[in-house]
Order: sequence, then C-alpha cells, then structure tokens
Amino acid sequence: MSTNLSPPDELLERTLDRFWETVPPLWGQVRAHIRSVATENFDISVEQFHILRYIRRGNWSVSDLAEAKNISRPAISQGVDTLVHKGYITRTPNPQDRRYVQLELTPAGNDLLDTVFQNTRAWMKSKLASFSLDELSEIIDGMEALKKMFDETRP
Amino acid sequence: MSTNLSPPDELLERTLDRFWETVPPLWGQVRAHIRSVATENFDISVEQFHILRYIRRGNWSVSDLAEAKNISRPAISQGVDTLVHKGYITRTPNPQDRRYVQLELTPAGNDLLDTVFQNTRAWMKSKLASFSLDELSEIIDGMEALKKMFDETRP
DNA sequence: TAGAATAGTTTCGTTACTTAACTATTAAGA
DNA sequence: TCTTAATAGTTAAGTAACGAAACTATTCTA
Repeated sequence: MSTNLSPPDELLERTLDRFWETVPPLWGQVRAHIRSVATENFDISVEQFHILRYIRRGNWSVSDLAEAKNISRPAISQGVDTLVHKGYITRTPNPQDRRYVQLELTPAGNDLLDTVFQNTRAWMKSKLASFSLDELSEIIDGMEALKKMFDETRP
Repeated sequence: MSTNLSPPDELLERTLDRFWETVPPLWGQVRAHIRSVATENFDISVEQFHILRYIRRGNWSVSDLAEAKNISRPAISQGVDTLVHKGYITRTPNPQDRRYVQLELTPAGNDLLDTVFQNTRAWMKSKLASFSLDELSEIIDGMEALKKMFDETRP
C-alpha cells in the first residue's frame, strides 16, 4: 500500500508554468494552420472541422458532441446544420429511439477530414523533423502523463 | 558535427497521436474552467482574460498584442475597448511616439488576473495532486521539449 | 516638404456562441 | 392506461469575437 503523499508545491508550480508557456501558444499555431488549410481547400472553419473530427471518433449524437466539446446543444445543432448543408454529414433519425439523430460523415466529409489531417500532420512533422529521438520520447512520455490529468478514474 | 538525421516516421506519428489525444481535450477543459471563473466572479470572457494576460506579460501596444495572439489589430482594438470600459486597463498615448498607445492594467485588472490565475492554478494543482514525482518530471520535460516546436531559431 | 510607412480606430458584415422557449419522443408512476 | 416527467433536438433572439476595408493621426524618408 502506497503512502499517497502529494508532490511538493514547488514542483506543481513548475509544472503549471511549463504548461502555460507551452500549450496555449502551441495550440494557437496549430489552430491557425488548420484554419488556413480548411478555408483554402474547403469552405469550413476550425470549429466545423472539429465537429467532423468528433463524429468520426464516435460521438454520433448532438448531445454527445455537446458534452465532448463542452459547448451548448444549440451551438452543436447549428454547426451540424451548416455541415449538412455543405454536404459533409447526414442526419438520420435513429429507428430505435426516434429522439436521437444519427450523425454520419458523407464521403466528402471523410475526404475533407483526411486532407486536412494529412496536411496538418505533415506540417507538424516538418516542425518536429529536427528533434532528437530523446526529445520526441520526452514529448511522448510527457503527453501520456499529462493525459491522465482528466482521467476520472484517478483518485 | 552531428549527422542531423531525421527521426523515423513511426516515432513522429506516435508523437502526433499523443499530441492530438492530449492537447485539445486538455485545453478545452482549462478554457471551460477559466470561462466559468471569469464569468462568475467578473464579467469577462476567455479572450478578454487573455488580452489582460498578454498585457501583464509585457505586450503593451495593440500591434504587439495582435502579433502575439495572431489576430487582427481591429479585433484587439475592440477587445481593448471593452476592457477599458470595464475599468481593467488604461490607454495612454506614448509621449515619445504618439502613434503608440500604452496599455496598462488598472489595480482592478491586476486583481482580476490574480484571482482567475490563482483559482485556475489551484484547480489544476488539485488535478495533479495524485501524480507521482516521476510523472510530473515527465510532464515538465515533455513541455520543455515541445516548446521548441515553434522556436524559430531551430534549423 | 511631399509622400510613404506605421499605429490605431471605425464601420460593416459574418460566424459561433448563449439562454429561453419550443416540438417530438420515450420513460415512469398513479 | 393515461398523465406527467425526462430526454433529444431545434428555433429564435441576442451578444461577442473576429476580419477586411477604409479611415485618422503621427512619424519617417527622400
């Protein structure tokens, strides 16, 4: 049985400092890149791109999406609406429970996602190309540890 | 002199997978928390909060802010406007070059930032409280490595 | 000293959100 | 069974954030 002591405050503070120095600027750059790819090749915004991403990941209803993205159901509903109009997803009432609407990607939606994804990943890879194996391992380990922060099964 | 070989593609892919699994959900949670603290205790949005943050960090002009946040000058100008109206920052023309407007936090702006920051940090600390020293070190190292991704001085 | 460059603002339109109120469907309790 | 409650989703109305274009004010430059 472990003693389960909290880590020293100084280390927590240092962790948060690194987080704030790193994550917001980095995410801003990635967002900006996605926006430029998505708007240049397709007529779509970062938010709409994310809705597609979540649908492919398995969030098939409006409520699922709203919870996953932490925004209101009406916001999702409207986003879905424009994506349906643009031909990237379909709405199908679920025959089991007709309150639910099944959201699915069309072939065009899948293509869009593939293109933006591949483009963004290639760009990110180019940014990582000069990294050493050790640096990449550090990033992987750090991400895996950080991911546990919102793991509800933790104490 | 180093050989400067690119890392194997498989490792890059794995790094990106971890990135995408970790950063967007995590950032979403943090954003949502800031929003709830900022809107419950003060009448302010995440975006406005970030403008205050950047001003405190030393981006004192509208153009500095626009570049740092990667959004247009008009957008900053408007955000600054509402923050001035709310009494959190002041605009002072720079006497050296009167095209520039010096942006400074009022005491209320500093208090706001302190409150939201301390609250958010405390909440994040609580999320990290159960982490081991090794896990925290991994996060710190990972962040430090990741931060170099947009370091323009790299090859 | 005229014109180019820079800093910032205003105007106008778009998009993404929110809350409140609504419809449609299913579940639950008397 | 029938009524009420709960759930899924949409519609409506209003707000905030943002960009592009056009503008003012100031400083630099040739």
